[in-house]
Amino acid sequence: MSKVDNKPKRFTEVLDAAAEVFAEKGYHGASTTDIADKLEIKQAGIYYYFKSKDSALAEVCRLGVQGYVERLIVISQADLSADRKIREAIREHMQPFHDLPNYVQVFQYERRYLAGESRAEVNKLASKYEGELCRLFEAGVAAGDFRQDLDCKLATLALLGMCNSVTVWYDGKSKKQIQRIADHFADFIIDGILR
Amino acid sequence: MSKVDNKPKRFTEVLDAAAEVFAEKGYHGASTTDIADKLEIKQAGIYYYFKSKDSALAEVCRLGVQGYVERLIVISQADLSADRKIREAIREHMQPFHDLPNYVQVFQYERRYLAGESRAEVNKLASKYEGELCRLFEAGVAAGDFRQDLDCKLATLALLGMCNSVTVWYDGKSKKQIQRIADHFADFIIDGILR
DNA sequence: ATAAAATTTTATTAAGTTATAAAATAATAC
DNA sequence: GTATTATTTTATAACTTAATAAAATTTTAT
Repeated sequence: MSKVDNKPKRFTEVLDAAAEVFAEKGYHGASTTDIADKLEIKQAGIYYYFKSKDSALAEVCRLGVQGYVERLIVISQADLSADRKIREAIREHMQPFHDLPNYVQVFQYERRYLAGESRAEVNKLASKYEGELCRLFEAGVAAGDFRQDLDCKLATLALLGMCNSVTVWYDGKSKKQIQRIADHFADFIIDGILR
Repeated sequence: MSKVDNKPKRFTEVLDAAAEVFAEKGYHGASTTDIADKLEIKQAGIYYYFKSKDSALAEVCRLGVQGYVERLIVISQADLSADRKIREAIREHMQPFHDLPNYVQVFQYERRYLAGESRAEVNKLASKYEGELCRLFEAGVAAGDFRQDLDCKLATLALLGMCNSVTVWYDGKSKKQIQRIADHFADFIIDGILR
């Protein structure tokens, strides 16, 4: 269940349908008819809620990134060791994979089809998030917790790539499952796999 | 059937154009006109080379995975420690990101739009590759090189996700660069980032 | 119950899509 | 240089698509 600001319930249902269809078929592979079908209304009906197909994508993407930066900043300011912060960040990063998988997936894979303004907006957020994450690694190096020669930018990209790939195969069975995955992934990147 | 290698040069050019356009705009976002434009011929002209747009995607995807399983098997049979094999596998995995980025990207992101036969074919290869990779981790655990409690399946997925994400931001400047990335990523997953 | 507001349908437009077939042109072989 | 083959163009068919406007219907508030 996604809560969309304070807009009426029906608006959320339509947005959910769009997110679902975009996630399943891709933005260009999905038609406005597909969205309408899912809602059991006629194709033209969805234009009561959206100005265009493109704006529907923008809205879904926006909700797909929503809160990520804020949650990461909270973690970065917490009184924790660098490796604990990374662990916590991974958990927080993956939680939405369970809670709003379609929105996150669409943000991840379809945001590149956004145009102009809305594209810049979500990319800016993604960029900020990446930067914040990178600073977590840098803090770990500065504190002497992480290797001195660590390429923090590369570690950031590795972590993000690793984590984000989960959305492709995660089946969304239980909340416990996603946390288990998060913790294992944290082990991989922090401790490695050697005995 | 590696068509490209023994078919006339022009066929390769058309396939390259398809790969480029599919990578750039996505399969559904790309039109046959886009492909033709890139070749400076008319839209109908590409049907001399392909039965359908779908078959072009199938061919691009096939070339995108081509050789992956074979190269991994060579590594798995080599006389190397488990962690060395993983390192080597990552290098080999990433080399095509430099050599044929469009084909690999299309395989990664667009293969899901393939239908029936061709979809099953590439997925089978991807599955086999994943299995082989997993066995590398299992061998490491069995040999006592890796942690006894390692979730090998999860490690496999983590590694693949991490590595594959590189195609999104890699700019293809030099061969050295991709090897540097590969080696760093190997460090991350094998040794972790702790000091 | 009735007016107002919200939602959905019907009907339509204009543009873009893949794919085919036949004709035209260019390249190569003899 | 002509015949043969390879490649590209022209023309077009059959669909699908996003989006608009007005009418119809349903829901909500008074």
